[in-house]
Amino acid sequence: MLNGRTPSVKDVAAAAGVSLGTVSNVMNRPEVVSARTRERVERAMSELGFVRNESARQLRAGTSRTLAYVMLDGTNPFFHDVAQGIELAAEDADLSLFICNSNSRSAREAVHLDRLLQQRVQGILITPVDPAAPHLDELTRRGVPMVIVDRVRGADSCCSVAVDDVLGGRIAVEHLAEQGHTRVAFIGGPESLGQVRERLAGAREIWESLGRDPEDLVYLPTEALTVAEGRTAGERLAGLPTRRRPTAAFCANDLLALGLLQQSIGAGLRVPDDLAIVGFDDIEFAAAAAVPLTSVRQPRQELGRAAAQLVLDEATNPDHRHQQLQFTPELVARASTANRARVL
Amino acid sequence: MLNGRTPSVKDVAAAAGVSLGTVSNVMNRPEVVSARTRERVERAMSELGFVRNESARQLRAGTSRTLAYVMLDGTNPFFHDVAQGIELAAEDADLSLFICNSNSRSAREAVHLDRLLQQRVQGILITPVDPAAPHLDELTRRGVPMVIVDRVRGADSCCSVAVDDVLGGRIAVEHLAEQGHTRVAFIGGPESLGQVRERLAGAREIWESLGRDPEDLVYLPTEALTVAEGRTAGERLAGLPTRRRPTAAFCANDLLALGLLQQSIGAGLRVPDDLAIVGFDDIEFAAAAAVPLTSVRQPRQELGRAAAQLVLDEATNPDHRHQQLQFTPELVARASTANRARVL
DNA sequence: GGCCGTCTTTGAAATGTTTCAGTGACAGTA
DNA sequence: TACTGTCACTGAAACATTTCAAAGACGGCC
Repeated sequence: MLNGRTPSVKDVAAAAGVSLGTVSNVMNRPEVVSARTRERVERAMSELGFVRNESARQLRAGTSRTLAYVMLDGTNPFFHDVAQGIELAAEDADLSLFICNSNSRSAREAVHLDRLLQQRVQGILITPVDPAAPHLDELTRRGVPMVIVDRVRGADSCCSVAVDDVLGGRIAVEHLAEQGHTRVAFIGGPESLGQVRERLAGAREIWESLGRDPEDLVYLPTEALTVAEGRTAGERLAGLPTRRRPTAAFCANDLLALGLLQQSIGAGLRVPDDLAIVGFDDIEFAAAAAVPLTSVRQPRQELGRAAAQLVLDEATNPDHRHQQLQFTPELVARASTANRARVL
Repeated sequence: MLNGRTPSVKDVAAAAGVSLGTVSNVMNRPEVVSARTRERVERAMSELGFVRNESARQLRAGTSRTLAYVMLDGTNPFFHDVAQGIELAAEDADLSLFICNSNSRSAREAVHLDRLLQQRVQGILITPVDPAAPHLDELTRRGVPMVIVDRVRGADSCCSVAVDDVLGGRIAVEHLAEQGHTRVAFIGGPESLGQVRERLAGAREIWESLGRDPEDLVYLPTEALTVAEGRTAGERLAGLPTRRRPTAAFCANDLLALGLLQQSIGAGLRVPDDLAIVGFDDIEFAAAAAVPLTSVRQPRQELGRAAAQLVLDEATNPDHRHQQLQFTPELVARASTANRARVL
């Protein structure tokens, strides 16, 4: 008898007058059990309020019904959108999702990974602090399916999903050039981030291929990709002598762009007339800004969904091959770069 | 021998030349095993790369080392801040955290809860679609520790953590009155949300206690608490005849306020001179807006942390008593309501 | 030498599920 | 009647850990 205990298959079996195995069959291969017994077992289950114990199932099965996403920065909505995409895919596969946040700290990341290993998750999606960190190799060594999100890792050592950041940089700056800007700032940092390097590289590439003077693409480094750093960059921009001051800024992400926008408007500048701004990511708040932000869109949810599918393939398909999926970013033009009355 | 398999306690025991029980003791009560054997076992563990199997531990222990948060709306950063607070508390207690998102849909919520039940999570934190939903009673009936976040549920049937929304409404409108506004709009909805009702109630309460005409507190209902609805409300506001048009708006949350701000500025209004705006929650983006938003702050992380502590108390303390924790909101005044040159 | 107490270590049971070889029962066929 | 095959169900083993009573080792003391 169950006294307070939550009922187990055994209790259900007793109540329905069948064996353990039959109850299990009702849950896992209903087609092999006769309609009459199945019904009887199902009634017993609902009468007892039976709920499958996932730990026991997993212990026996050797594998859990769980995925995990270790995100890089919980204060950036971009990552939550990615997580949302992952969750949808997990839902489709009837899996649960652990969400962890490393907050850009490698030690925290390691702690999370260790816990996830103990949980025997089916796969790990991660936007790592450092794609080359040894604790990531550890995962591959153990054979845990892993997908890097929004970063790439050399040598096909695992799957990854990202956007073509170089291209993103190109289309942003190309757009500004088309709008007639001849002096443009690139705002972003630290350079240790692959994204920042590549977006800058793309910007420079197109700038020079348009025959512009490299000097006219001003690099304003920041210490992080945050709203506060965007404001600071705005102040530095305002401090430049008028002749050298860019009329447009391309920010390495939307948080910087929002900070820059706020600072500029507060200082009495008109956007886009005095300063045009392009962001990157196209988070919801870019479109919601007082002056809606032009931004290079990443397919955020799609990124997450694709990553989840890759990790599931690695987990279930024996001839899985690692892939480096690369999505194409897309410029979304809004008011912050609207064509101005050209006075050259 | 382990061929590819991930090593178990048994393998460690064999490698170290001790029994299973001793290995377990090394992990769980190191003080009872002699220094020499402990060291030997630890070496074996690290040589084999042993990682505890959490499912097996949990199966035997009967309880998992896992918490869960079911959030209401993943597009609102407010809930992610709450989640962040929960995660910090979970981390302190060495627990993992499942994060789910019901997206305001009751069916999804039920699906998530069912899965969490199967996982035998230690406790569930939830911001429910409907605090009176029967699947929540189900949880209490089963004895799963549960805490309602940012809502209250009658009858002390479980713990809850929230902010005093009536007070929040009062301080917001009181602030606007102090700034000299004599016609104020309340923007929010649907009224089925407890928060909306209470914030409105607080607004009305203080308005009347200041001796103002109830007619001068205009209620503009919305269909949801989103940026888009905020814009729509802005259009409706602009459509009012000048004499009846409020000079200030109190929005039921920051997303509405951001939408309203965007629409207003786009329409050429000056904020705060033509329209003052107060939001609610004080999410990061409120401070980051082009015109920094005045907002009623909820201690978002603190809310999550407190909720996690309550659920842990319920899970571990036999004489746990349900509590309804209520935090005090606080007005954060910024430019969107800055004192204007008074022309009465 | 026998007894006692302390400190370590052991071995077996128990947790809830899934799987799989095996057992009956029953109908159809020779 | 005996054989074959199909269908529905059973029973026991296995998964990796924790717990706990019991056993063993060792030294001190009478």
